[in-house]
Amino acid sequence: MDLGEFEDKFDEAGKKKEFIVFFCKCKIVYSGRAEASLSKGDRLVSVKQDGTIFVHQPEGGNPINYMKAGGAIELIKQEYGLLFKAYNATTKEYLELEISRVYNFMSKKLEDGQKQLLAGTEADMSDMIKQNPTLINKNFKPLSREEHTKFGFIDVFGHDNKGTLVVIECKRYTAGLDAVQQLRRYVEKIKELKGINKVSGIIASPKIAPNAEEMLKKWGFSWTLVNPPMRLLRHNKNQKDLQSFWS
Amino acid sequence: MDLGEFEDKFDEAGKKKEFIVFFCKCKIVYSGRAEASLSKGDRLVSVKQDGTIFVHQPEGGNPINYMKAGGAIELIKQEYGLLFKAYNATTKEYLELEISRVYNFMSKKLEDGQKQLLAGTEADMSDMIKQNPTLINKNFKPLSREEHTKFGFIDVFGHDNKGTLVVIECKRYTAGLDAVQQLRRYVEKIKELKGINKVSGIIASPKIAPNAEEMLKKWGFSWTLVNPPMRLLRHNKNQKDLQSFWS
DNA sequence: CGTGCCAGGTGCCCT
DNA sequence: AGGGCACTTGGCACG
Repeated sequence: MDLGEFEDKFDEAGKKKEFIVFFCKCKIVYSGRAEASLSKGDRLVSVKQDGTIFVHQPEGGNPINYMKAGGAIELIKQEYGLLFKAYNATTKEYLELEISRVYNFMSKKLEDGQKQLLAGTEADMSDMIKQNPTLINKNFKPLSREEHTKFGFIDVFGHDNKGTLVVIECKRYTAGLDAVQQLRRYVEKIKELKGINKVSGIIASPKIAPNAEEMLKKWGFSWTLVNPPMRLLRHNKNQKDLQSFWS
Repeated sequence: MDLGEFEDKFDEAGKKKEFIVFFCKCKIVYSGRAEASLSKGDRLVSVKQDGTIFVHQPEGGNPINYMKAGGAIELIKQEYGLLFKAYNATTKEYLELEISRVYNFMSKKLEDGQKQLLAGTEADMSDMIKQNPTLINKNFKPLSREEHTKFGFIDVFGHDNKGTLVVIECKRYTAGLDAVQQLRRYVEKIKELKGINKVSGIIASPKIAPNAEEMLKKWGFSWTLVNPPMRLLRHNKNQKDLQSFWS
């Protein structure tokens, strides 16, 4: 596509605050929280209706470059083609694309006010434990969930049948060293605040890393196997495997 | 765009392993590591050349849905339109788009083998400290950097002029409680391994949170102000502020 | 606004 | 494959 034509289309779409996407060949420089540069190649560039920018390479999961909404965009003619210049004054970030060719361009005003519903998070997990405390053990009595304290927030907090306070840290996946440390911090802080020297710490997760378990035991804590809330398992036996992508 | 026409184009582009993007109106269901659903709205759908899928709403930073490469994609005719069905057999994840309209379609085979160069990361920071240890203090002698141990990896490791071992944990931004606990874990582990009871712990960061500093002192560690490696500051006085996006 | 922390986190590296 | 951790992390909730 002719770069002049692209410039017109881009400008027009921008004025109408449309969602813009185009394929191009470009060099990239980013400067802001870090410095990054990427030499010439083909990429997808997208500019959302709020000004959010993404640059994607043809493969891989993450955008190679991006800018959050709230900046300014300019197209400037250069000898090699077009300079796409994005600048965010508040974060002091730059993103510059030296565009030598534009292959395709597409824009449209999109209407979408929907928000995603999500289930199966860690919050759901702590909720489940609060509702069904025997998942931990038969003596556990929950008091609160996701309680915010100055030193972090505790997933589930309660006590056992002897009145000993219990702190539970939930992890949706394998609990690692960080989870143990988090638990340790809460337990220590509660001991300190309450002036007591016995507080139980439990990690509730489907799995725990060997190192983490070792550290857990060393600190007198324990682990209980809890799986995150049941999910719709649609990959049942009758599920025929689709063929590999485009094979 | 007619859905039949879209189906043909999509199929054709898929066979050629092109990068595909299209605007559409759709409902979305995800099932896998969690359960998510999103009711009808306009979105950008992109399918990369390796099969990576992204769905973007017209605003906001992150894709509302995505699938990693390695899955299978099918288009299935339904009464309401088209069912875009992506399934990853290994991760057992589903992504289904009930597409009622397609507005625009674009596809192209992109060529890009470039990798991004990035500067100003935490690794650069620890490198800088190793090269220039006086950033910590005049007595610090670095021994190793990013040393991997069984219990994590230590950003910078060394000793002072009295032979006391020193562990440094770097953070590019404000150090929080997690950073202090990371440091604490390394220090404790080294004490244990070496059978010594004096090891220094230092956090090197541009800033430290009050809570974190309190905890740091409590454990006898210290903080040194270190900024991440100098970046090109292009937002100098002469920089004219560009106007706000499309204003 | 800073602090803390989860995320369908993702990606990288090392064991 | 699994663990440990940074990330231009992003996003939310709360003080």
